[in-house]
Amino acid sequence: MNTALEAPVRSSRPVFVAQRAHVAPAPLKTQCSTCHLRELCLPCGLGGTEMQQLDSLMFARRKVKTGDTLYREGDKFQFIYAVRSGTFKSSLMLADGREQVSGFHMAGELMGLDGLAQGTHASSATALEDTEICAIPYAHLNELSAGNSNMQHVVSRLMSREIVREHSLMMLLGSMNAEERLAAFLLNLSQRLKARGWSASEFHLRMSRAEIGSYLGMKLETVSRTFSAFVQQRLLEVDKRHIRIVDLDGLTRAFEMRVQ
Amino acid sequence: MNTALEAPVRSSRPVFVAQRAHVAPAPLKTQCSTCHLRELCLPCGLGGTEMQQLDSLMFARRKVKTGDTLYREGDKFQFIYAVRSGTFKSSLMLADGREQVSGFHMAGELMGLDGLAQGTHASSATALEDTEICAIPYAHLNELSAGNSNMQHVVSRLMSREIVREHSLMMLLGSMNAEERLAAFLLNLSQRLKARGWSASEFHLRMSRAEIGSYLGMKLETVSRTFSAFVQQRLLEVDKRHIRIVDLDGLTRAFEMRVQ
DNA sequence: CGATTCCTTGAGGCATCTCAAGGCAAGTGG
DNA sequence: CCACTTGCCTTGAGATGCCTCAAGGAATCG
Repeated sequence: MNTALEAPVRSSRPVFVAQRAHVAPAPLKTQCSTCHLRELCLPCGLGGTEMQQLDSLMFARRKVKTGDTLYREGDKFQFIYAVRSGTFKSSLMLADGREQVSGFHMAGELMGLDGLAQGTHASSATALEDTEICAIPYAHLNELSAGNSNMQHVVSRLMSREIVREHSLMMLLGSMNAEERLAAFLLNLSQRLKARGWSASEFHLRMSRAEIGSYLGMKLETVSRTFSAFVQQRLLEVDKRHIRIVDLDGLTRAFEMRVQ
Repeated sequence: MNTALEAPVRSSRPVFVAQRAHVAPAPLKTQCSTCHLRELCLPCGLGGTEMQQLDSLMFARRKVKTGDTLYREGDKFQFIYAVRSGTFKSSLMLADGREQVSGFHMAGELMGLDGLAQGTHASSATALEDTEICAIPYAHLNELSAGNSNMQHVVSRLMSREIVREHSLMMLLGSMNAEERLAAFLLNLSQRLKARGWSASEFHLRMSRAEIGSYLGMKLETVSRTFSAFVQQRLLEVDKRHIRIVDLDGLTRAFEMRVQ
């Protein structure tokens, strides 16, 4: 379903498509100005000049298969990654071997910004389905924005957005019960899918109950039970990982019990 | 005890002290190059040229008294703030009126970076004791770093550090029990105090049990009980808000049960 | 087809929350 | 100076929400 997003090359450029077939092993390059994700992704808010500059960087594209990692904790930080299609999770390893999921990322979202702090990635990124990403060399991006305060502001704003995102997750982990957490999670997912042109009320979860649980600070059994509770309350229909939000207002109320 | 930090003017500059007394209502201006916090704060890692540029901005200093707010959720974002002395808390208001504390900030730390995302502050900053801050106009800082990739990198790294900080807090909230949380909190505090030249083993908490609880995702009674448990285990001595870490290794073990 | 992974559900236990009472220190007003 | 209030902390007792352990079903894979 999501894989439709994977075709960045439009029919108006058949020559390029033909070329691609012949140079298959060479890394594909992408320009932001023609990307269907430009309104969601890095170039969001940038005008013609800056867009051209971004285009000149010709970001390399790469496919990452289900279960493969894009980068791991401790890897040298060189690239910021933009998701082109599919879903990733970010996670940290705990001492006892368990993992803590710190985020899920979908098309148009950036990953790897936490690597700047120490020069090495602070988390790992794993594909939850077959995915494609753009690798954005941080050094190049930095050079570019050193000459342009608009560009720089865009990058800073993206980082700030990450901070805000984590703020709200902290709130969630710090002060909500199981139903509120799962409701918040589903509503957030629903909104992000909607912003990408997908249905806000019906979707397929790319992550396991255990991954949701880790992200929300609860056990997988509790996640499962909470799904069942929502079904009984006629807020959701659930078939494995297929979710249909039946009563959006009700779900919102379940979430708003504590927040905004 | 911490209030000693409040005197940025050393005895070697008595003339300036005298001046301050006469121009009290006018806003004080500060230069980074002579600030005793320069190794911890914004200019950390910058060389002579960039330091001079920062100096040219002449950040305004401001006192904020106990309980007063520096900025509130929704306020227009114009400044990043550096703590000069004292302690702040960042917090969000929940719908039911309760607050969720999202961080504590001490000398040399930056606040307000979450405001970039939307152009308005996403959290409020409240002084937990009498404090002093530097107000850093974001627009000016942005102009400066638009001409200098070192400067820009420093700002980005600071934001990234904030992201990493929140990552670890999420881990804490997502996967630790009460003793692990409080141990992590105390060890973190201890390290930050040490980096500022204070004792790592004996200090005064600036925040209430309720604020600690909100930050750590537990009720104030549980915080209190956990303090008592640590005292019984001879890890701490506690007298109200005065804390002495008696057994650092033991406390570290209490924390390391799950992490690293 | 067996092995594996993921999910659901039940039963019981426990950590933390909730409610409640009381102590202590600092501040306030008579 | 004392009585009173207020804010903050501690501790107890009981309630409960989530976790742990366990069993079994369904889908997927080699």
